[in-house]
Amino acid sequence: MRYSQFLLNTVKESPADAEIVSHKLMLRTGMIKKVAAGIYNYLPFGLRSIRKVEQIIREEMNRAGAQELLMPTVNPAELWQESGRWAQYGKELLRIKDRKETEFCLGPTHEEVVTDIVRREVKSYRQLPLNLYQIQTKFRDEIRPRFGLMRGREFIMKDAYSFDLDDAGAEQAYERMYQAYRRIFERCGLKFRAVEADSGAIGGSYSHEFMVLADSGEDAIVSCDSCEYAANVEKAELKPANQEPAPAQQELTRIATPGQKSIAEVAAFLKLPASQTVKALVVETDTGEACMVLLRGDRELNEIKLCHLLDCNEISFPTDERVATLTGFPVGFLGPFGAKIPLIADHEVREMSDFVCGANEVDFHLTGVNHGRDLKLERYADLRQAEAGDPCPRCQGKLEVWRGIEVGHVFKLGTKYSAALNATVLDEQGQERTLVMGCYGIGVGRTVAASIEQNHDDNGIIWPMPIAPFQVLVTLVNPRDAEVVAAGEDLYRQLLEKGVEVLLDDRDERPGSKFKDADLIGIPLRITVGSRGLQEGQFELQERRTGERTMLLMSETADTLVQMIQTALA
RNA sequence: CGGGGCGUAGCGCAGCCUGGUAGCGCACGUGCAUGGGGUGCACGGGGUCGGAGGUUCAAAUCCUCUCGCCCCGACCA
Repeated sequence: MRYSQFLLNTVKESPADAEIVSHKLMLRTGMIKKVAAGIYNYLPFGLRSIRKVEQIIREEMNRAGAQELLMPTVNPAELWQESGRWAQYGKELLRIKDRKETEFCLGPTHEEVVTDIVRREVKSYRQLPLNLYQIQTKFRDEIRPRFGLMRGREFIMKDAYSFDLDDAGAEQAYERMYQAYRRIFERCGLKFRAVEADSGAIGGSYSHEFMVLADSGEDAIVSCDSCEYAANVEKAELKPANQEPAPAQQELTRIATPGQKSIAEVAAFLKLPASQTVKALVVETDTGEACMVLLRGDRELNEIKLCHLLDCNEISFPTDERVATLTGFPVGFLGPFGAKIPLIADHEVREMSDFVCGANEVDFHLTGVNHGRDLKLERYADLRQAEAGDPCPRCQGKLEVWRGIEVGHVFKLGTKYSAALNATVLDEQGQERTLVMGCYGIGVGRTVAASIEQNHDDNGIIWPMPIAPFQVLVTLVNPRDAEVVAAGEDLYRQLLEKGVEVLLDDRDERPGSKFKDADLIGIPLRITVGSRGLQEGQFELQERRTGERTMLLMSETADTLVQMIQTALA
């Protein structure tokens, strides 16, 4: 491709609305252009990288035995009503009507449609196992799209669905996908971790997320410093303590704490560490129940754990007035004594002694609180958010905390959709069996964005060879110098003939701006054709990642590049 | 949806407080010079000032409403 003819407009300044580096660089290189919130054009330069990721995904999915198909973006409401998700899925599901007022939605995921295909086409266990995938545009009316391709409303996703006769088969399918995902992200040149995850709204029993490690990541993940355990903090388990509380040393005392409401205020006022306090949070579930949660003062509640415990989809924190109604006590001075709603304490609270909590009376707290003597709690659970330094739930190690970008997710779905849609086959005994499913997603655009997050410097993108829009950039230093042009054009032809993806910078620009653009767009291998080198019969090679420059004999340059590309792709 | 902020040329911004000719840089076009790290000079094209209503002799500027976008929280690839 000739740069002079290629639709690639770089800009020096990043648009004001870009926050993170991948978004800025994608806009500065013109890979993407925003059309509406969370909705983008993919311009040619950006699309080339997207297509490369898709191709890697295809190769690895096919290798793992999956078959590609393509399902419609527009889904009939009927199917979604059948699974129950028409009602369950909230506003994120974009619903539309056709001219006959028939309801449809834009597919945010395709369990319903694929299960419908399978129930029609697959009748016998002999057709199993089956894994179907597509690479397709999804639409989710996200509350807050942000960070460019990182969280769009319309985005390209690879989604795969496995169908097996039984759990054992489904587990094998899961394992095959898990391994395929590892290969995919390795081939994309990403530093990632597969972590245990909560299975969220899609439902199901077991899941892993593939997290690209990056400080800008929206997710926090924990990993053990001595074993293989790694999990999303949402999921990270914490074992109940086996340590008994220290014996009581203080008397239970009611102490005036005028105006001191928050844990930080109370701890500072009493000159005690926040870890010596217990905070009481009142929550309500979407199923209409309320309870009081007790946590060590310096800890955070993990809402997902609480939802699972209370068997609800969502919890909320009621207003101060509502709390007062529910408990009869004033917010800011809440404590576990005499609570009218059920109490649940985090495991950690059980180990505490001589602690501080609210007195359920304005401007008073209690100090020297001890289990048994003062307070009898019955229900304990794992409720708090894991933090760096917490003990690993699997071994004696300690947890570390990282930021990550979720680029892939594998779920064991079980029979949630196959049962709802009645997708069954006959087994060897002629018995009807409900299919066991799994589903497996990869955010394609997000993978490209995540790669940029991990591969850039102050000057621009540094593409890993496998997903680079071009493999080689040939820069003509002076496009008015006939010798330079002839040598450059010749190399360009040679590279094209050898199947190298090459961009020839033949623009009538000053060398400086061409070099700046070269750094910005980040093509891994760069050949500079200038009169200096030509006098010696040489081209200059510069690697984007290292900045290293070497002179190559003109006659050997094309072959050397081909070899370097092959090595980088191996 | 709650909290904060912003809408002026393709991009980045000034002008608004104190109403009176719409401006700067980049990008774009033409010409000349230049040619190894965003080159210089000259000329030029491009704007319903997000939209609607109001106040006024006069509105980018003041008032009301509205739409869009961005950032922080609940969703997720």
